[in-house]
Amino acid sequence: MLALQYLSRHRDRSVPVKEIADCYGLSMEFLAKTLRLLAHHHIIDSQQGLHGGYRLTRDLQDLSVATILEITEGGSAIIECENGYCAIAPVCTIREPMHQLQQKIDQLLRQTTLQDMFNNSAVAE
Amino acid sequence: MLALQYLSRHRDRSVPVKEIADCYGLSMEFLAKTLRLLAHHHIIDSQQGLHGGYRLTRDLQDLSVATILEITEGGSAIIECENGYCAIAPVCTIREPMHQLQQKIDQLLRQTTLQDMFNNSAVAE
DNA sequence: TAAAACCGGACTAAAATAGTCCGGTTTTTC
DNA sequence: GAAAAACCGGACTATTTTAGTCCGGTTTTA
Repeated sequence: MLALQYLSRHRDRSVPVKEIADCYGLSMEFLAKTLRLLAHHHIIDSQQGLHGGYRLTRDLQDLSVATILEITEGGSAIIECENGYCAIAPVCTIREPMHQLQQKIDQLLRQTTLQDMFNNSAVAE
Repeated sequence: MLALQYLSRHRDRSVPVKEIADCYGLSMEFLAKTLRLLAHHHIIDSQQGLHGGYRLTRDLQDLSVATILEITEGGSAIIECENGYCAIAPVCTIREPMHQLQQKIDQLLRQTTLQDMFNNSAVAE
């Protein structure tokens, strides 16, 4: 998220991973891995070669926290069975209400855009 | 949560851990650990001795998902710095919006009671 | 052609979570 | 008063997830 914010503030050029890592005191290798992942999903664009780096071309309003979370964390599941198999599903009597709670969280994450996170002091209603 | 629901449906007596574990096919030892924890925090009452067990005496409307999560999972932090120390806090420019997002999630978890989870098919607005 | 970047996958380390074990105490029943 | 059924509590182990590292490779530009 920090990196995306940094990129959004330097849209005019390709920013090398090293620059961002140095700025926040993060491990370059680790940050690189995540940015690569975001590039795969076309959240950011990558440019190889000398003076290469990453660049954010998309509109912050079109990117939600949910989207980023889905890519970097594999989703926002509060319970395992949201992701797949659950051994006790047949006898589980709280599955449905849990699922509804999950959906409310997802809704919140979907409606919160990076624009909300980066530019406003207040997060969207 | 399943165990709490079970207890809420058998308020008239002390229910042994074994009974609940068998009902859902859970490990007794593991479930016991969590119920003990809930008892410590006075969510449920424990009764030792023959015919002992756990009992729910509190009103489901007075118990929120947030409360249970706090006890069993140690909270609902979506980011580490909600819990304590963060190395880059001084230069972190997304801390505040992250915190606001966290608060919205907490609000949702606080306002969702076990009553909502167990008795209604729909979770509270 | 060398330097600066990204690429990608394998690898290792650390932390969190899940799950087990066991000796102990309490209460009831016979 | 002894045995059985339960909870108590803490130590222990295993598993899974997450974090972080490494390195040889490719691409692009000066």
